[in-house]
Amino acid sequence: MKRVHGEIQGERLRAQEEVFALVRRIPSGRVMSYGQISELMDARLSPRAVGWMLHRCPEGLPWQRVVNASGGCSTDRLPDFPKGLQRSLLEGEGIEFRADGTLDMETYRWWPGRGRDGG
DNA sequence: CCATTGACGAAGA
DNA sequence: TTCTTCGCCAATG
Repeated sequence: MKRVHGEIQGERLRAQEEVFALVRRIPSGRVMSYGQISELMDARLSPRAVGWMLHRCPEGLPWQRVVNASGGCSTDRLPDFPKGLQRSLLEGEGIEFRADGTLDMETYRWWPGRGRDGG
């Protein structure tokens, strides 16, 4: 059964790459939520699992463009992570935050496949 | 293998 | 509307 285990690992790896591929497609100045990515993957990964995959994100991946469903920066919850980094990166892309520290998902949420950001 | 911990999210109080 | 509970899946001890 160890071979099965290997196949499972391969599947996880594939799911991981799929997450990365989606994140790479997010245009500058736009965002997707963890749950959105989960949904696009046909829920093969839960939103939590998506977050975990991003924990292992390769260098150069625009990870800052993934926020929680409320439009908040979940990275600020991590103990060993620079506070406010995600927000500054997004602000550098032209995104404006509200007083409560969240961004407007109605405005900035991006869906792949449409080729346009219309919104 | 079981318990605990997360870059989550929807539902209930 | 804010806070808590619970389900979710992967990783770690």
